[in-house]
Amino acid sequence: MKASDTVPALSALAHDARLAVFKLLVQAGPTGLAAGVIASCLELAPSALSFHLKELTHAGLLLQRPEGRKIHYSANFSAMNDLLAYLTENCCQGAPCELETTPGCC
Amino acid sequence: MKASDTVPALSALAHDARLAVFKLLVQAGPTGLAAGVIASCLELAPSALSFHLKELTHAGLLLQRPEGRKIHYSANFSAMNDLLAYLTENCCQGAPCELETTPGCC
DNA sequence: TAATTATTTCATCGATTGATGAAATAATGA
DNA sequence: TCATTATTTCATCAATCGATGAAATAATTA
Repeated sequence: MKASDTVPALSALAHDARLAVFKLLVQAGPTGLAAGVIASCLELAPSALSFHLKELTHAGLLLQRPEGRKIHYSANFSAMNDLLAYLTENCCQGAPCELETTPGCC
Repeated sequence: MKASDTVPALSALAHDARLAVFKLLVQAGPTGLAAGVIASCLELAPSALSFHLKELTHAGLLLQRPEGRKIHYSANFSAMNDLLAYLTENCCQGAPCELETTPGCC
């Protein structure tokens, strides 16, 4: 992820429904979930979910994979890593500081 | 940082000028910088900078400290850690996955 | 082919955001 | 006190965002 992609990514995450979608997919792992499953988990109207999935996908945070008549969405972990790295890049000019290493899931 | 504070924090960071301010302060470390210094570094109009500093501060991402007639702003590293942790929380249901540990600065 | 399921697209409308410049506030030094 | 410096507040206006529901598209099954 380039620096110029950071604002769109943050902007995409800066919304209740989209953050919920993204977290759900982060927790679901690389397999992802079909749009309909996400919609029923989060109780979102189809058109609303579609709108938010597009925002997240355009921001590079989600990957899309057709699966029969369904479409599976999954978190783009690589973009996520780049985003987190960008935010903490060169913090405190490299001196020891309060910004601890973020614990990953594994 | 509570989950409910995450969207405001992301929203605050999802803006070119504010992201630049925040990164500048992350790199400056705990001492922070006076508003005027930030304004001249980033070539922002005083009123614009003040607006953005308020947004970031209200979102809990910046700390404020009067220093004579100046006001020093610094990144709130604790809030930053909480934000990053929230985004990656319980990813892949705890299974090994692609979300690597974010490298900190130290 | 017809019906069903899954998802996206579209148009509308109200709400929020952000840039701008002028004025106000506050602290310091002459 | 007066002038200067530092920062915030305010009003205005344009642009963007997001919810909604209806209609369209596409794939599957009967």
